[in-house]
Order: sequence, then structure tokens, then C-alpha cells
Amino acid sequence: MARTRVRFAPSPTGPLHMGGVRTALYNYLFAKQRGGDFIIRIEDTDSHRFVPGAEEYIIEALRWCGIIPDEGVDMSTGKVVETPSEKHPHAPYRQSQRRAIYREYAERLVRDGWAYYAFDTPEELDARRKEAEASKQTFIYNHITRTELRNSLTLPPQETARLLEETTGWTVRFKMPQDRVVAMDDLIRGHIEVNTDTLDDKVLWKRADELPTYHLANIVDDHLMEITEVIRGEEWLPSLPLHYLLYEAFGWTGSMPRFAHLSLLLKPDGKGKLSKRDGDRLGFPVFPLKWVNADGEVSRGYREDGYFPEAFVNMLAFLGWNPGDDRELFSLPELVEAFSLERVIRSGARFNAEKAKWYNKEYLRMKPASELAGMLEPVLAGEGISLPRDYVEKAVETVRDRATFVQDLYTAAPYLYQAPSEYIQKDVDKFWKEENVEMAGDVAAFIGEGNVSSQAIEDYIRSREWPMGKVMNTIRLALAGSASGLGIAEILSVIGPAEAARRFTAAREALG
RNA sequence: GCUGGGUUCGUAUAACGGUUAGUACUCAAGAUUCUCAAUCUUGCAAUAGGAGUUCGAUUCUCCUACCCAGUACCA
Repeated sequence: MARTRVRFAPSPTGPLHMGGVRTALYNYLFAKQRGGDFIIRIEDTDSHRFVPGAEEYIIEALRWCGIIPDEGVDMSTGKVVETPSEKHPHAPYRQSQRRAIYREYAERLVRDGWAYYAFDTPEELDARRKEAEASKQTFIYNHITRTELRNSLTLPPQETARLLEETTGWTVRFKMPQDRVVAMDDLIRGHIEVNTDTLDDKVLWKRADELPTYHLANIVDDHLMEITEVIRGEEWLPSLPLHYLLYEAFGWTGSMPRFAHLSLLLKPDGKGKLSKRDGDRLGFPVFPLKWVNADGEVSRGYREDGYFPEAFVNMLAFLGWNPGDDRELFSLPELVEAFSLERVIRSGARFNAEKAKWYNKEYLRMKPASELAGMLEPVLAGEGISLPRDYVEKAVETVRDRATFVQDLYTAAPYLYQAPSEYIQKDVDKFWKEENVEMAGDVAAFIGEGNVSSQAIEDYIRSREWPMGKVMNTIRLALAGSASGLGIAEILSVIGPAEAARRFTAAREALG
């Protein structure tokens, strides 16, 4: 059997949406599970929509996720490969650099009667569409309308030749067969049949910019690159019959890849697919990495928001797939092992930001304290704090259960890293009373003698028959600046008795 | 409109045609605790509607409703 080869073929028209990352991920998982190749190909056949930086963004985003291509991009340089080599035999992998290839195939289709030259201008076509719309109809360029439009089927051969020679505005259109049922099989959706009469004569090649459209480039490249499975978004399902017919037209049916169409990611509330707007509106990232567009508009990214790539990938994998049992935590290698297209859900998946956070929290709990400490250090540095690594590790171990993101390791208990500079007024009013302070001071002195265990402190307070809550909260207020937070013993285990004594003294000075 | 796809708790999902329709997130209550979290326990909550096939339908078929996509010289 042929080696599995799949491709992720993004269009560099902007930052890669998380739905796109999921498509790339499923392709990657499928390929790796079968010991095959995951290829990246840049589909930049729309010169008007090209966005500078988008290609680099896509590659970096996938790299962050751990989705490393085998072919198409040289990961040591992060660049799309432009010249063929042993590792990248099908270069260039950017369609705009393959334009010479496509024209030949477009012409072959015309020669074989599967396509024709069309000379209608966009304006003419627009007018026809408006006209049809006015009478509540839809204009489609098909076997009926093509007989009355300006193309090589209706024009005399000399006229066609002249127009091809003298004008540049023409296109090559697919000559959609009449009344044929195209029977297709989708790895996820099963058997689908469509009558060609409902389809139109798609443009395959644009003379104006010497480039193919998606449909032609896609089929030609998938064939040339020996792609075995095409795993892509659901938005392509309607053009699948055209693609089947194109394979037939080229005589490549025998080596046609198998297709799998993934459902779309839907917005968390309301209707429609997940969009950038939803992220802004509901406060979660829609993109893997931060992106700043040409107008300076910033879109937040999972990476910058503090998500671990493992958590992001795990969450994404489960949006439309599950292993069939109750397990939810999977590393990338484990996903490779467990993944199957058969278990991919057909219906659209609504994105749930809460679940995304839950995943992050789970990963944060699993990570070694040393690693977390390393990630936390830049956060602390931003606060002007510099502490020994083992101190930070100890603090991390103490707060990790109340954190979702790395930055929470600081914000959930800043007092582990520095003495409180202010005290919550509400708690001061409630606890900082003379008798409490007196009892707390006594206990603070006891702690200062090195008694830092929860057991010792509680026994001491009980032996005096003091109210546990009042005393403890008063001490916490002095140590942490707030009556709520980590347990006293936990705080002490990090800051130590000497620092605790200092903080109590400082609180006395500040609060009286 | 037309064509195609889809529809199980609020969300993500599980369930050889036979289950008290399970799990996770969220939410609520309780336990625990020096507070807040965390944790543990419990709870709330679903097969879109209607026909049909069948001894039996979440599961198969059809109809309706709703949702999504496509309907570009965009991908």
C-alpha cells in the first residue's frame, strides 16, 4: 500500500484560526499514526488577498503546537521550501511559484473537451447575477447559460483564437457534464451523491494573473504530491463532486485520494461559525498566537494568554473527536496513537472557553514545579521580583492548585513572593482589632520561634482557648494583606518564620 | 431560493436495535478547613417534532422544523 501522505494547505490571507489548527492537527495525527508524511502547501493563488506575515504566522503557530511538517517547510529555517531536494521533492510548495505547471493542465482539459475558454468579463457576469436576482433567481454558469455567453463553445474558432491572442481577461472554465450523478465517499460522512445539474462551470484558470483557482491547483498538486487522503474543512464538501470530476477528467481516478470533511467550529453562543468577533466579545482567543493586522488591530492568542500548547492541542483534538472512552487528557503522541477518522464527529462543535481553561489547569497540575518556576520567572521579573529558583519552585508547588495559567502562580498568591504593600480594608475592619492583634502577636512570636507546622500553631491556639478563625485570619491579614488566601502553614512553608515575623511587625506599624 | 451536510443534558460527547440514556466542563448543595481556593460527595439537566419498519428505535427509513456550508475570475 502507498505511503500515507496528507497535506495541510492554508491560504496566507491572515492568521490561522483555531479551526484551521484543528484541521492541521487531524491531518498530522492521521499521518503520524500511519507512519506517513504531513505536508504543508501554501495556497496563495489569490494575489489580491495575500497578507504579509500570514505564512510565517501559520508556520510558527503549528510549530508552537508541535505540529511539525515532514515536507514543504524547512523547520530549521521556518521557511516554505522553494527548490526541490531529497526531503522536499515536490518543491516549490507555494502555489504562486508553481503557476507554470497549472496552465498546461488547464489546456489539457480544454483539449480533451472537459473545459473551455470563457471571455465574459466580471462586469458582464455581475450584471447577469443582478438580473437574475431581481427576478428571485440565481444565475449560474452551467450547461444552459453557457450556450448564450461569450466562450469558446459559442464563438467561432477564429474569434476564440483572436481573443486568446489579443485579450488577457479570459478564463478557463470546467464544462460541467449534464445530468450525471456523481457518487462520492467521504471517510467521515459516508456515501454522498450529487447530480451535476445542480453544479456550475467553475473557473479553473485566470489569465489575468496567470494563476489557477483553488479547484485546479488543488487537484493538480494533490496528484503531483501523491497525496493519499485529503482531510479538510466542511466548506469544501459542496465542491467535492467537481473535484471527483476533475480527477476523472485528468484520468487520475485510480490514484485519487480519499476525502474526509471536517465539521466547522461553531461560536459558543447563538448561531454561526466561530469568528474573530466572538473572541473579542466573549473574551477568549480565537487564534493560536497573537496577531496584529495592518491597521494595528490586535487579536489575542492562546500562547500569549498563557495556555500551554499541550493543553490547547488536547482541547482542540476533543472538539469533534473522542477516543470512545472517558479519557480526556492526551499528549500529542498519545493523540497520534488514539486518533481515528471514524470517531470524528459529523456535526459542528461549539467552542467552550471554560473547557479550554480546564484543560490548561489540568496540564498546569501535571507539570514539574521546576518547569513552572522557569516559566514564572519572567512574570516575576515583570513585577520587579527576583528570587532563587528553589524558592520559586517551593512557592509554585504551594499555589499550583489554585492556578489555571502560569501567571496565576503569581497573582493567586503574590504574597509568597513579596511582602504585602497594602491590606484589604474590608478585612482590616473585620479582623484588625486590638484583642485579635494581641492574640495574633502572641502566636506570631510563637511562629517566630520556628513553629511553622499547622499542627503546632493550631495546638498552641487551642491551648490558649482562643478563637481559631479570628486569630488565623488576623495573622493571614498581616502576612498576606488579606484574610483569604493560602493556609498559614502553607504561607510559612514558603516565606519562613523570620519573614513572617517581619511582616507581622510591618503590619502593626501600618495598621496600628 | 436551490444543492449538500447536520441535530443526545447549557456545552463537548458516550451508548452491537434491548442501559435506571453514561462521562467531562459549567452550575447548585453538602463534607472538609483558620479564610479563599483545591479536593471529595451529591444534585440539576438531553435523545428537535411527527410518521413508519420492528417484539423493541437515541440508533434504520421518510416528512417537517431548525442549524451549518456552498451557490465568486476567494480559498
